Amino acid sequence: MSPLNPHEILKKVEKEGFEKAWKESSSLIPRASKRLTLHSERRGEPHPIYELIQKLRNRFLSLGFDEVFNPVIVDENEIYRQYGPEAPIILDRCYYLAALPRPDIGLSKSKCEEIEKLGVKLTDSKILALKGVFRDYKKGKIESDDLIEEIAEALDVSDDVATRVVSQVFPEFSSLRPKPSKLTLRSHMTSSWFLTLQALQHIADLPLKLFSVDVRFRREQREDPTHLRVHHSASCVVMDDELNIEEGERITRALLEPLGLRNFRFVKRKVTSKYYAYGMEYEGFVYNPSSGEWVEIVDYGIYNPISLARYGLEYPVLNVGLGVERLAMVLYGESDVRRLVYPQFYKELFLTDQKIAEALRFREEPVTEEGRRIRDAIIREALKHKNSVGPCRFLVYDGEILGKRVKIYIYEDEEGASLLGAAAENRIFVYDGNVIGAPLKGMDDSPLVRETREKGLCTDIKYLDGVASYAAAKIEEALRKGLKAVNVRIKMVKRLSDVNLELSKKARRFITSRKKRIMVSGPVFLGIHAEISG
RNA sequence: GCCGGGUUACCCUAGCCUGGUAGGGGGCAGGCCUGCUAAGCCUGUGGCCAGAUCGGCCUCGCGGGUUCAAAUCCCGCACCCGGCGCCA
Repeated sequence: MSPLNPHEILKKVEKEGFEKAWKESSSLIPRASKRLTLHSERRGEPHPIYELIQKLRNRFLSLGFDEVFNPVIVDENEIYRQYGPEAPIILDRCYYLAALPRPDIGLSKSKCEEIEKLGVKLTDSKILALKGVFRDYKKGKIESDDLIEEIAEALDVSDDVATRVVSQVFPEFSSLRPKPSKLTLRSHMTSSWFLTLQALQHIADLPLKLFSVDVRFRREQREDPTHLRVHHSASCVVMDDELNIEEGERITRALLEPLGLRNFRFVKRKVTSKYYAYGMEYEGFVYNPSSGEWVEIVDYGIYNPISLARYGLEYPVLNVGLGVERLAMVLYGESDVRRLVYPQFYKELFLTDQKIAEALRFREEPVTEEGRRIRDAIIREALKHKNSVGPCRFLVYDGEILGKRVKIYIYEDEEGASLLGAAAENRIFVYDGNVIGAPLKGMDDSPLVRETREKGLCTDIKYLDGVASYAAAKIEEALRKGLKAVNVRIKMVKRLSDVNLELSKKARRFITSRKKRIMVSGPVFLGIHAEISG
């Protein structure tokens, strides 16, 4: 049972309202009886993007660049200054910020007149009350659902009149729509660099070397294998009295070669972005061995003096911008950036055969030392006498547990049948996502069995192990409960639970969703009988 | 921005065109049958209500509509997946 039941909780909210349900909600949370482990041996797993960002930051720092936190929100006007005629195209892929306007709560004379026109006689106390309602509304003390009622009360009029007051005098209350602003989320780190450089050019020594590894935003209709709405740019600028464009390549190599990248190709862009000086924008590609393709990961250039002039910048500036996610895709050999960045949403559950095997466990197991000894004895003796022909019976254990005499037999009553069925020694294999029970020898005519044995992962679990564990656990239970006898008789096996095995929820989900199979069957046929006396 | 495909119970899926009891498989649970097995057979397996062994209602992403009747037709919305375009 899960500790919280969403269905019931929502029903309660519907019945009793949010406020009441919320106030009682803390009682729904079960208190932990033991402390959370904080200092375990298991180290948490870092996100690959942040790990790469960390490495890039360290590279920049060791190359003598100072780190900057650049503005994330940039006025659209800056884009015009930087890009000139190209700005509309750039702005097309920017997000503009919008926000809900604050309702105009001022009760101006003209508003009062309008109210009176609706046939409401205003008094000082009514105006005061109405102002109070507006204030509470703004503070969130009054919900929009209750606004009409509150206004009606404040003005001492019917709901009808109050509705007219709101819709005719204060339409801003009923329809709060987000209002767009001219502020954008930066789509390039460059948008912010101009501002930062402007602030620093006269107070910093040249060469000024700055970097920032941070997010930028692009309005994408959809995120796809190579596009995200939010991604990271590892960006740096160099401002100096003189600059050569070749420094862009040097910086790129200095950054990336220590990360193990060797094969670069740098190409002048055919079409220069307007914020770069004409013909001074280059693209850098890196060879991705896993896909065999050249991937564009870096863009560098020297800023257009016209753009610089609009910010009063008096020195040339080189800018190198590197797509962190792109680089990560090359480094981690991932073809879909969404899987890399948002594995929680995009990575399909995948379990290796090894993981599936680890998800197998016995449903019931002996918990005491003596119980485990019983289990081992059953297995040992059953294997020793497996070919004995029934009716037969073997004492496998005779001892004292908890002051009681316990005698355990394995038996076969049926005339002419062997003690163990043929499948008792079958092993559980995991092969290509399937869980298969198969014998270690024989059944060579079955291609599935042959293939599983050859290529599958063989666990050390035999059907007999599950059966013996089950019997031992049952005998322990009988001792606890004071029962006199236990009889366990396993016949034909059809599924995991028949041999006292189960798979974790996760592994079952993986197998069923991939149309894989759990094939555990065969004749086991073993009887276990315990007599408890004293 | 344009165009197309999708969302069915724990998992996978059919049904949609042509409206009429939501079918199959897997998993899980129970039963039958089974002694040399790897696909035997049957039953059950969403929620709610019900003095409740009868039974009733709801449920096919969400919300409306049409209809005697909607998973199915129509409208709107959300999310997912493709293709084109734009980019990095």
